[in-house]
Amino acid sequence: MHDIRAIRENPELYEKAWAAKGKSGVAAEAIALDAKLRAAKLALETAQSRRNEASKLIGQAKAKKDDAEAERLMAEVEQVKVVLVEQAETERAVADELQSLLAQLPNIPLPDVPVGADEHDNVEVRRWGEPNAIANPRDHVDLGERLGLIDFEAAARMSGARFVILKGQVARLERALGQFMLDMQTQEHGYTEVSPPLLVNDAAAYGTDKLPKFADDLFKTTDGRWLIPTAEVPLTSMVMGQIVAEEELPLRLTALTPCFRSEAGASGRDTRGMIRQHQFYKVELVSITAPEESEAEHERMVGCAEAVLKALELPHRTMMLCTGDMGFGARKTYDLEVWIPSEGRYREISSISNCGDFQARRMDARTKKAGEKGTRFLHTLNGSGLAVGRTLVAVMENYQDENGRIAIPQALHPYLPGLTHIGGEG
RNA sequence: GGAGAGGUGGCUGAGUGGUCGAAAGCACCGCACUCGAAAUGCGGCGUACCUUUACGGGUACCGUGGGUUCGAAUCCCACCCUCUCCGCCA
Repeated sequence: MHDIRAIRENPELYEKAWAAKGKSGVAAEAIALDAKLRAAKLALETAQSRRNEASKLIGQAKAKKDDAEAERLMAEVEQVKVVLVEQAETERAVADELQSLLAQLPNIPLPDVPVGADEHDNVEVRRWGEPNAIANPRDHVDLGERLGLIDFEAAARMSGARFVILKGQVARLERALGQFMLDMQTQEHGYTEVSPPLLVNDAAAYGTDKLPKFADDLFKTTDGRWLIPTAEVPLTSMVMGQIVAEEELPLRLTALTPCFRSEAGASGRDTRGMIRQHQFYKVELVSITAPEESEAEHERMVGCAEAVLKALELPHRTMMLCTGDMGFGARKTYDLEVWIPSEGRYREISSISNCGDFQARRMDARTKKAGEKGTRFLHTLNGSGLAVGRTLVAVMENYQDENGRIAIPQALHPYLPGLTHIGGEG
């Protein structure tokens, strides 16, 4: 959500950014609606003011038993109310129109975000590790099914496509990965562990910019709630409607949760394997900061996510997304991409975004300095640290040997005592 | 799910149709007193929006949304949430 005053003061900036996303003229449209809204508001408030004043006088007249005067004033109010009702309707209609226009406009990229159309224009920031030379690498589906530890067919029978059943040591490996990531983010990076609701209401989904535009990507419950597509939604919503003292910032929150996505727009993509599922575990990082701190916090967060891949010794690269590839709510986004041997390429495993005050405006989340008047909107950031399902894929594929055995990364040994390999006698 | 009680400013809490954006206390800020502090006294102290060069003025907000009324924190309806008891339950 954008500040209409900022748009009013700097229409070219917004027009340029939105035109690049195929929405020309919306800045002017918003400004016109805003002018209309303010005119209606002024007329409405003037009418209200007169009504209030007259009502007060009626009270006084009645106290003095001056019924004639009271009658006269009541007749006057009757007329004022015609205007009042009319302007109130206009005000509401225009406000709704402006609100729904603004709610559908994406965030504005920061100046250092590369301009581009799609993922081909993303910029590699750095690269870590060398892909292992694995001759004829198997993919994780092949590896898991040969071991009898991954079962897509049974999952499909009970749930449908894009679900999976993990068994035995692979299930245990997934659990170990989640624990490992959560421990790293809490113990080494200062994040507070949270166990949040997995079902949220409209307000939380709207505040984290999943609604109204992306309802199709979410699962909805029969009582009108939403299954979270990421723990970003409940974690960020913890400050919804709150005024946080500036001394308490930054808030750093993390959670290991299932995530549920309908993948409505992705039919036919990544149909094989665990890369794109309706349900997966993810460790999410959310930072809530003062406005001037968010960019530094963003860089720090990227480091927190990269640390997981480094600890697992998984080759990866860090990309800065271009304007065309960024999500709706982000001002700037880094993606971490991990090497997937079976595909011979890097695949997204984490996305870390600075949303600035975009979400905070939608959810009315503010900060206040002690002893100072006035409040400012918080900045919110979120990122995966990491997606557990995709990390499982990466570990299985990068740690396989020619016999289809999977070595356990050193960093996970404390979480899997006694287990050095999956498969064979290890 | 059933019965009952309740949701008021940072907190506690008064307020059942007009002079209530809202008493009082606490907390906080300023000033006075003091060498300093405490205590005491005096004053200030919600949020958002509109308007004004400024001083200022206005509107809205007492869980949320509707309604009644010239006028609603106060009356009516619906919903949400909290608490107590009962039922059910991992």
